[in-house]
Amino acid sequence: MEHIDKLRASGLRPTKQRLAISKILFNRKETFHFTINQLKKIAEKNIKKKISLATLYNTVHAFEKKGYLKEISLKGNKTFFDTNTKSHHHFYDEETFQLTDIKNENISINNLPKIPNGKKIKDIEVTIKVASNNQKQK
Amino acid sequence: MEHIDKLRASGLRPTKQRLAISKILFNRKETFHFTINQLKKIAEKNIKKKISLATLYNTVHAFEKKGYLKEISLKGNKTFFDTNTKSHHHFYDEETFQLTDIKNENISINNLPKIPNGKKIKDIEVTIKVASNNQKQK
DNA sequence: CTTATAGTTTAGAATCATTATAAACTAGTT
DNA sequence: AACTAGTTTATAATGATTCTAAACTATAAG
Repeated sequence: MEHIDKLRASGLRPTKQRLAISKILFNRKETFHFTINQLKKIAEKNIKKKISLATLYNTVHAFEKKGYLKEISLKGNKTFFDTNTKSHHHFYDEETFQLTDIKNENISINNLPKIPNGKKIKDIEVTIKVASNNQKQK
Repeated sequence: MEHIDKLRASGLRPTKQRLAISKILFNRKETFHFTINQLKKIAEKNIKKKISLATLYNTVHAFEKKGYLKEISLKGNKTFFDTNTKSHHHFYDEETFQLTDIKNENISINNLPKIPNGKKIKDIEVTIKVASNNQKQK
């Protein structure tokens, strides 16, 4: 079963809680952007029981380390994760705090500057911040 | 005096603490990237007295609101500010946590996708994450 | 120059996200 | 069936940020 495999590949034993988390994250067609607290609410509704924050953090971090999840760079103090781990970009709505994927083919970057000494590019992230026309720029 | 003007323009009375902060931030040729705690250390060394965190947060946020400072989107739970408020981009070294400006002319983006309904682009931020060749991708 | 007041600074408390801890629980093996 | 290593949980600890209320200060008015 795919969720068991994902968990084992991430170095985790399959448990009820972890299976619930895995299903929420990966049983979907669309990219899923979430914070730990959003995930907690969904998971607790699904299994009709509380799940400890420690379990959520542990599981999400194990998936991230394995490369099944990616952390997104954003302002503010909440951490967002993304089930789309391919290099890709985002619209970020500063009013609703909604993130939307931009397919990689829809953006191209030219004139890349030279990389600092002895360093390699690990990822390129483009964030396009949007808001309503009448919105004050933050 | 320029710092007094900047403070007044930001809705703040000039005080010793705020003048010290303003000088640290804006008396420099190069872009300055900082966290509140880094700024606190520098400011306390300069005036040889403690400055309360509340004062630092208030002052920095007033400058940000006025547009003299910009918050940078990054992973992690610390907030970075930038004295370069023009739209521009960054290298982010995942090993040393160093940020380096990329001049805007050095990057160009093509094929911009369409913006969601009724929204306008407020800013575009490109972050190029770099690390040593032998560094595990986080 | 003195005073009044509105704004400011400060230490510390409160809050929020995240990580650590240790005891109770469970998967998977023997 | 029972042992062991890994897991879950509630709670404490930590770190960043915001709030609060009392002491302080810039500045405008007399």
